[in-house]
Amino acid sequence: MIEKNRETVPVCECDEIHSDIVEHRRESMPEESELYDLSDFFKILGDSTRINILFAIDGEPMCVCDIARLLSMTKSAVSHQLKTLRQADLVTYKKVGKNVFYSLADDHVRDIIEKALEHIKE
Amino acid sequence: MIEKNRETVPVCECDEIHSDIVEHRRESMPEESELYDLSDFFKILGDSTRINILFAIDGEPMCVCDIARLLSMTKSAVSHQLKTLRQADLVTYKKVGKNVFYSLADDHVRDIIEKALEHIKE
DNA sequence: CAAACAGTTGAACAACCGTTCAACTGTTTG
DNA sequence: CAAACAGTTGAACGGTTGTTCAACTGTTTG
Repeated sequence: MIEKNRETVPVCECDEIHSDIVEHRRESMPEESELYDLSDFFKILGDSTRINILFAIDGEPMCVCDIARLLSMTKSAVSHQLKTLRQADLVTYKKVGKNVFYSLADDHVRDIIEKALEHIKE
Repeated sequence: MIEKNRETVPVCECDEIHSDIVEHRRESMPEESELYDLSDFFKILGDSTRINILFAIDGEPMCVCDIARLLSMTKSAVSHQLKTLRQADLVTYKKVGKNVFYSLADDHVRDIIEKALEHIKE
């Protein structure tokens, strides 16, 4: 999920032809940590199982067992992905007896997914 | 980039406890192909190099050599990622002599990235 | 035309990641 | 309390993917 080897810095072997543009751009680039947070966030959404889960629990909370049944997956696989979504604060959960009901953490994610859907449909 | 083994359908071994909810949810789920397109789209953005490139060429077009220098990478690595971005229609390019200048394909992507940035900053 | 340079490409390698499997925790219920 | 069941977890396997390397194309220029 999270990229490693972020410290490796290979060197471009080519001549710098537009050094003014490069330096100007370098100043207006976002913080490195911000870029990693951003790509880490998209990485979470970049898996069809997790997107599927997010749609499943959108609106109505669902327990792990039902999600697994809905998506034709094992409880284990679903639980692993829910852990990832939990750690990214994209879902919350509530324990009710033997069951654990998951729901979307907030509306922010729904907005982003909706915008992306618009983009795809062009 | 694109997930394979999409035909494998493992079976949930647990008892279905809320079959009414599951069936109701199943009807309101998006098309399978739509979900794959969506996760494929996010997968493209889920890499720090590619996000970096998109920020680099945002506003002002840049040639491969300058991008490589800006991001401290080899031309080859950058070119490979630009190919991915090109295939996803996220960037366009214009050849000028020996150089190839890349720019963002449209404003849609910028919007999505901006919304995601808001979400991360909470 | 030959040298130089920007960029692309395919193969190969290593790292990453999602699923499976088996074992486990914790709650409910007979 | 023991059986049954929902859910979690860690290890392991296999597929995926980003970077490197070397070879290549195509354009410019002396």
